[in-house]
Amino acid sequence: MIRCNKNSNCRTKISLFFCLNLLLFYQKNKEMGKFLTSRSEDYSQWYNELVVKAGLAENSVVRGCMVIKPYGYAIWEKIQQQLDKMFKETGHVNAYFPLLIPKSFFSKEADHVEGFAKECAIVTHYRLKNDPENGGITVDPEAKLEEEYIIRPTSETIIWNTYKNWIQSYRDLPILCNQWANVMRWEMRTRMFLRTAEFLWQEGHTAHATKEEALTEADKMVRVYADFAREWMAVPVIIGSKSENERFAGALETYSIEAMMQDGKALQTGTSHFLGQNFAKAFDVMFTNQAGERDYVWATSWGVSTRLMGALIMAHSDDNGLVLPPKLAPQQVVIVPIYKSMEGLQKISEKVKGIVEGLRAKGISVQYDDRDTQKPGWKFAEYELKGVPVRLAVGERDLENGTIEVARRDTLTKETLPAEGIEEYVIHLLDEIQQNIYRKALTYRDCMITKVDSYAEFKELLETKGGFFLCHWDGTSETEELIKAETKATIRCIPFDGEAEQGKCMVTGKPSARRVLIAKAY
RNA sequence: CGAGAUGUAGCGCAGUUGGUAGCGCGCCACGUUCGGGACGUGGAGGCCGCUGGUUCAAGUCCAGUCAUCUCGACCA
Repeated sequence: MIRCNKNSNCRTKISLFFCLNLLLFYQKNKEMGKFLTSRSEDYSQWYNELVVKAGLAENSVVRGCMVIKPYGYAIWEKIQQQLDKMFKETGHVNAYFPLLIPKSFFSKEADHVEGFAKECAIVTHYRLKNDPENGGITVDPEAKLEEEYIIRPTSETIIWNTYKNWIQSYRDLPILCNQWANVMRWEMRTRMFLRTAEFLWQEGHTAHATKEEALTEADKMVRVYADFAREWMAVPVIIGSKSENERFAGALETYSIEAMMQDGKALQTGTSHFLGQNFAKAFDVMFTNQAGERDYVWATSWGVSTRLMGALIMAHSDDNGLVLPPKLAPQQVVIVPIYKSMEGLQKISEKVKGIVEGLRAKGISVQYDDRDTQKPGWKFAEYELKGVPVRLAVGERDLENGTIEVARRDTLTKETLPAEGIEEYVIHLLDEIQQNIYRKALTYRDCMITKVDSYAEFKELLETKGGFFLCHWDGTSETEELIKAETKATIRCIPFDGEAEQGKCMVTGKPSARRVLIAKAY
C-alpha cells in the first residue's frame, strides 16, 4: 500500500481512491440488477434480506418476534390448507385450547418442565393502573395473580388436563385432535421463521388405548409431514428417529423429518412424538379397557410450524429472490403488459382478459399487473423476488405476431410462444416447474450426503464440504456429546430407511448396527 | 449471564482539531421514457437513542442509562 506520513493531503488521496472504488462497486452491482447479497457470500444475510425484500416478514418491535406480512401469510395459508386437508384425511379433527396454562401444570411431568422452564413467558398480573408518580401506566400490584399463568410453549399439559375429563372407557378412544395455534418460547437468539419467540404452528395430540396404536399414529404422522414436504414444498426430507439427547421433553420416541438447506446445514422441519404413558400418568388419565381393567392411555403429539416457511425459502431460492413451488405459490402466474401509450395498454388488456379467464377457469391463480405506476423491468425484478413461478409478458409486438413471452422462475429462461393454446402450455409448465424444483433440491442434497468411516475424515469434510454425513455411532450419549462439542454437528436422526450394516463407531470403534445422519443444524 | 460492536431522515450510512445537519436509495411534482429495477430538473422529510456534565458553543469530549446487533452460553 501507499506509504506516507500522517499528511492530510495524502489521506485525501487515499480516501478519494477508496470512494471511487466504492462507487464503481455499487455501480457494478446496480448494473447487474442485484438487490440481494449473494448466497455464496453470506448465507445468513442473504436469507434475512430475502425474507424482508420479498415481503414475507419483518422483525417486530417485540423482542424476538416477527410480523408476518400479507405475502408471507398467503403462503402460510396455502401450507395450512393442504396440511389441514391431509390431517382430516387421516381421521383427525380440529379443536382449540387456551393460550394460558396454570403454572402448576408444568410441574407434573418432570422431563417436560426441564425442557421448557428456561424459555417460558409468565403472566403474573391481570390489571394496569395509572402511575401517579412517573406518569403513564404501571402494573397494579393489587392485581397479582394467586397462581401465575404460563404462555404456552406447547400445549401438552393443558390438553392432557382436559383429556382427563373426556376419557373413561376404551369406547372414548382414540382421540385424534389437532390445534392450529400460536406458542411462545423465549429463545435467546432468534431468526425469522426459523426460530422466533412467538410462532404459528399446528400441534396434534392423540390418545390411544394401546401402545401399538400410538406408535403407529406417531409413525403415520411423520410420514404425512414427509409427503407434504416432498409433494407440496418440493423439499426432499429424510425421515428418522431422534437420539435420546435430541428427543422432545417427555417423549419416549421422537421422529423427525430433516431437510437440507442450500448451505448444507440441516433443518428439522417436523416432529412426531410417541409420548408413552408419561402425560397420562402425570395428569392421571385412565380408562377401562375391554377386559374391564383400568390403564393409562397412550399418547402422541406432532407438529410443524412457520419454520416450514424457512425451509421453503432456504431450499429453493437464488440470488434473484424467492423460488416458490407452484403448488404453494399464492400467485402462480403473473401477466405484465408492455406498452407505450394508454391505447396500447387497452389493446393488450383486451387480449390478456381472455388468457386470464382461461387460466382461472382451469384453477390457476393469475394476476394481471397493469399498474401504470411501475415500469415493466421493475415488475420483472419484483416478481422474481417474490418467486412467482411463471411470468407472461405481452407487448404490442406480441399483438402483431400473435405471440406471448413465457418466463419461468426456476430456470430464469424465457421463450416466445404462440398465444394460441397458452393455457394448456402454462398448466404443463407449472407441473414441470414443481417437479424440476424438487429434482434440483434432491440432486443437490444427494451430492451433499457423504458416507464417512473415520472421525478425522469426518471433521475434515464437515468443514470443507459440509452437508449430511452417514456414519457409524456406538449409540451412547457420551459419544454424541463429544461430537457435538468438538464439531458443533449433531445426530439429526437415525434414518428409517437406513440399511442394517455392521460397522464400527467412527469415534470409539465400538460396534454399530447402522449408520446415523450427522450434520450441523439450524 | 460472559465478550465485542452499534444507535444521525422511511432504509443504508458519512460527519475530520467541538463552530448553522450531510450523502445514496426510497418518497412527492413536472417532463422525456417504457421488451430487464430509466433519466433530468425541482421538492418534502431530523429532539443526532435518552439523561446529566464540561464549554461562549456538543452529533462530536466525559459520566450514567436504555435499546439493538454479532459471537459464546441456550435452542423439545
